[in-house]
This record gives sequence, C-alpha cells and structure tokens, in this order.
Amino acid sequence: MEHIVDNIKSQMRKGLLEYCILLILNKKEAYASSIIEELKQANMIVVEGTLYPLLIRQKNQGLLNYRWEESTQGPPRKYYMITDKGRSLISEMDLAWQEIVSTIETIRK
Amino acid sequence: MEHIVDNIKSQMRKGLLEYCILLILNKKEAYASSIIEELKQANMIVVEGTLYPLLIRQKNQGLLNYRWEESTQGPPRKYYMITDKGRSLISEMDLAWQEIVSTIETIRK
DNA sequence: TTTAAATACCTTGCATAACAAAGTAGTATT
DNA sequence: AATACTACTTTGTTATGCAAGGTATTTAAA
Repeated sequence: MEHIVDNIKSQMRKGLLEYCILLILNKKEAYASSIIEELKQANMIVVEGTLYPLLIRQKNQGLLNYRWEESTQGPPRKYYMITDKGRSLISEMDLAWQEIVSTIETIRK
Repeated sequence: MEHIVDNIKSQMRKGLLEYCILLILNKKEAYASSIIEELKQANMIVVEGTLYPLLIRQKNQGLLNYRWEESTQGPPRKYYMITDKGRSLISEMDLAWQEIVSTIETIRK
C-alpha cells in the first residue's frame, strides 16, 4: 500500500520539477548541488541522475545559461542562470499552475 | 516556445491524473467516457488510450472495482467505483497534494 | 436487410523522462 | 601517494502518456 502512495507522490512531483528549477533560478543563479539542496529543504527529493539531464535540456531549450566558476573547496562549479526566455516561460507556467490548482478544486467540488 | 509550455503543462498534469480519477470516483461511480467528460469540464484533457490502462491498473491495485450495466442507448458500460482501499489512499493523497502546493509556495518564497 | 453512425471498451507501439548506479575528474587532507 | 570529498556526466531500466487502430454492441437510415 505504501509503495502505491510513494509512487503516485513521486508521479505528482515529476511534472513540477521543471517549473521548480525555473522558480529557483529566477531568484538567484545556482549550481546543481545547491539546487538539489534547496529542493530538499522544500520537501522535494531529487537526485543527480534526474537533475543533470533536466538542466541540460532546459539549457538546450534556451531557458537557461551557465558559466563555470572556481570553488574554494573542490572542483569548479557550473552555475546556471535563467534567460529572458526562461523568465517569460515562468509567467506562463505561473498561470498553468494556478489552473491546475483550480482544476483539483473543481474536481473535488 | 508554445510547445515547451504545452509539454510542461502536460507533464504537470500527468502525475495528478491518478489522484483525479480517485477524487471523481469518490463522489460517484462512473464509466470511462463520463470520467473523460468530467475531466474535460475541469480543464484537464485526457484521451482513452491514457484512461483505460490507468483504470485497469488502479483496479488491479485494489483501488477500484467495476460492474457492467446496460445502457439505454449503446453498448453496456463498465461502471467503476472506489473501494475502501481507494478511499484510504485518497486521504494520504490529500495530504501529499497539500504538501506539493506548499512546496511550490516555499520555493517561490 | 444491409449499411452507416454512434457509443463504448481495449490494445499496440513509440517517445519521453525519472531514477539507480556507475563513471570521470578536480581539490583537499592525511 | 592515498584517501576523502565535491561536482559533473552517462548508461540502462522502467514506467507511462498518447496516437492510432481494433473489436463489439446498439440504433437508425437507406
């Protein structure tokens, strides 16, 4: 039974990930590990194998850019930042998210 | 650009589908076409090829049951109804849904 | 009575994407 | 030099939404 819940829960979160990445980078540029950390703080567990391909995808879609930056401790970090295109996508996604919330309310009645 | 939005939107809705089916059947038993109709009313477009396998899956998980019923116009209909197990899953999903909504709020800050 | 339209259920094959797991590589510490 | 740590990347598996096509029943028109 519990695995059914976990499965649906992870299903639910799946579609929201792309939106969350954009929201996070809209506040401040960040590198992968720090994004994972912020998501974890907000109760959304994401692993590297999920995030890296997603960042690359969004970068290829022109929603993000990145630059390398040396770290004081450890290897260089790839800092991602949102583009104008990414920002304008957020506006549309904000609307889409509101629609979804209201859809659930409508169905629940 | 528009296809990116549509893609993410459909991604978002994906995970919510199972939850929506349970919510709908929690109110009243229904057959596939009527479920599709209700989802459409709530702004969530779903096609048969998506819904049928999902209903069968949920039935196999013991969340739903069904019975056949003659129709006054057309072939017999398979009416699905929620089980006790399905109902108790809804309680957990309600919580999960609230968590997700609050996750988005946290991330947006 | 055949044909067509409408309704309903089901299946196949494809594309996408999340994830586990393993790999590569730079930096710091012992 | 060896180990630990941090960070980025890739591969293979699995799940699933969906387009498209298929089957079956009923009703109504030709």
